[in-house]
Amino acid sequence: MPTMQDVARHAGVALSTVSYAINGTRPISEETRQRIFDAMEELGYRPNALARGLASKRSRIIALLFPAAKRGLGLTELEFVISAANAARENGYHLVLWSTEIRSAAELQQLMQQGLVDGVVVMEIHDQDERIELLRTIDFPFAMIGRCADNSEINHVDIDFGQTMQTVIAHLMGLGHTHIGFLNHAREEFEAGYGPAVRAQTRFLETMAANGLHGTTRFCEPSLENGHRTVNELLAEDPDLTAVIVMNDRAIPGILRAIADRGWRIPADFSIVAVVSSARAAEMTIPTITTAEAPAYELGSLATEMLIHQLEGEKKEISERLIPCKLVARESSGQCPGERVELQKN
Amino acid sequence: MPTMQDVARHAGVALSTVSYAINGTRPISEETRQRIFDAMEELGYRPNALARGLASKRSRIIALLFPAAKRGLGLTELEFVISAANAARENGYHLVLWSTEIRSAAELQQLMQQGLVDGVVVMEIHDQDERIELLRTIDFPFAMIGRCADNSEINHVDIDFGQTMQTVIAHLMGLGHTHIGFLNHAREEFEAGYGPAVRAQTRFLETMAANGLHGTTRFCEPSLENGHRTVNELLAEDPDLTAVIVMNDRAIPGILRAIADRGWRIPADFSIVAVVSSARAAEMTIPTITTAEAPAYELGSLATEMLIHQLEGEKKEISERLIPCKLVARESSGQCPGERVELQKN
DNA sequence: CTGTTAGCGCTTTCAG
DNA sequence: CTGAAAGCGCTAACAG
Repeated sequence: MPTMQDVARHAGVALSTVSYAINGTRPISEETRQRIFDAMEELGYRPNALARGLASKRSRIIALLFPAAKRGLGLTELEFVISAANAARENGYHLVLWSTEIRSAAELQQLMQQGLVDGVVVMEIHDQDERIELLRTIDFPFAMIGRCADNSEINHVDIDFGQTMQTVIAHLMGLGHTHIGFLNHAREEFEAGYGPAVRAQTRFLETMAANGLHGTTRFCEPSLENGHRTVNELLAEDPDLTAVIVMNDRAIPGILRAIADRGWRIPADFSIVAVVSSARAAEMTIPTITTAEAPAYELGSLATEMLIHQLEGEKKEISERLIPCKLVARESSGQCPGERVELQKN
Repeated sequence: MPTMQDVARHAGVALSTVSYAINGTRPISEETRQRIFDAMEELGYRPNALARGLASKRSRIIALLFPAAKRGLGLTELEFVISAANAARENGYHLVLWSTEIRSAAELQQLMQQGLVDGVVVMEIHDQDERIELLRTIDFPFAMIGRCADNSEINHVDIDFGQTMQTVIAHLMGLGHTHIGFLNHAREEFEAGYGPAVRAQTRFLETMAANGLHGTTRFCEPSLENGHRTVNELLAEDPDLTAVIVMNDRAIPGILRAIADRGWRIPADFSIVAVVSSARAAEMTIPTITTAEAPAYELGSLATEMLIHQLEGEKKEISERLIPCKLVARESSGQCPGERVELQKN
């Protein structure tokens, strides 16, 4: 591997001149500039990332903090990873993955003190998040995909749950539904202050109330069986329910079965809309599911870009971006049934 | 941030002694060792990763090469990422993500010449893979998840397609099926020499022949519509088909619909087994799908560990590990129907 | 068992 | 507009 010194000699200039030419840190005459670049080309020179990072105190590496959630990572999380990696690369940064399993903030701190990364993107934020507390107190640059209790002075992006709920509920209202259920993540998630679990439910109830509709909510563990049970509970609580909004992809098959068990057809007798979901999942079922798709790719890119801008910028200007899920109508949502006969199977 | 020099002063020893104490590179008396560690503790010292890497010429960073495949990344790929990240961390390495969109080897080469990473894990291998060619010619350490045409001298892990097909076909044979279809990835993938597309099909045909069974194969673009069409083509080619093995999750709903269209029930009239699939996808459908699940987590961890061992070891001992998919019987596979009436709908 | 010292390859003052 | 030189924080000879 040729070094900068080699390039300098080859071009007949000082080592520092090569450095300046590469970084554009100070004016270089077009002529020497050309000589230097020719030399680089000829030698196949690539600046050494480690040396550059050490000397400049900026590694141009950022980390994605990526919790091995109990909920189980899904396609949305995959898109965060991919989009963050792409955004980083497009901006000349490397992305390292830090899976912060259970870990106490202590371990995270050690990672940051290694001086490897210039900043971190944090995902799966909780209202009270000790990772965020830590980042804040040691004043380490970061951006969040999600929100916590106090987001002042923090770059972050999140799903616009208010807008999403409004769109979804408007869709169902337009079809004549007035009694709508909301099937959330597990109670545990909600109580742990997991952002989507909290905000989606709040917004659901607000929007339903604002429109004079009748809303019922339930938590649900992510499984077929629990989906089945929970939708039955919702229907027990409000027998007039004609639609359910579900933010729990793994519960969907259970819902479909519970509805089929009653001899109902979807969407003739009952409508389902998944929120914060993905097209891939929505198209696995029969019928395909109308979804409000998580803007995962945008969120990942945006958060990453925000972080990098903060890193590059002189002044740290803070921004917040909320992006609604995009409604894609498929086969599972339809006109509210006028009358509905229940044929409980066996 | 305290430096090694600070620790040395604090402990009253030479800087190098601290270095040796940390790396265990040479014997240190228990007493000074203790003093040094106390000093480190007290100062909250963490070795600087960049400096260490620069001086030792070993960054302890590896990269995961991760193509933005046209096939679209799924849960299996997510698990590669997660497991590789975990395996790296457990072994004291960092993992950076390199999405190699434009797979022009040139770009990859530049990345490697930055000296940031000690080695790479490559996934989504094709028979003729220019990334592998490159890695080979410049003698850069790597391990593969998958295989290419010539795997000699390369650490790699892969799915044991032979064993997987044997298990799956045995499962179906045990249920009395003798005419079985295989629904592959898209033809394009096969022709590009994408490992699974090639090997699974080859093994399917081999195993079917070896058992005196009647096998039919078809390529299929990953979508509901194509799944629907393709299974009908399979049934047109062999009307006695009573089961299909599908290695294309997104085609599954199409298959289910095509079967339903004929008025057939699953598994009474027709069986489906997905291979190289995931539980998450298999449980989205009604009925749930019997699958041979991709050992994604193991593959990711193993490949990563192989690479790290190669990096650490004196001698580079090469290994190959093939792991079969694990069969999980669910609702979509059952006894071969004796007789079957086709009621083509509408 | 411990200390001294020469770099690793680059950035960035400080001088022209 | 360009050079010289002092580090960045650490590893690894080389000496004892």
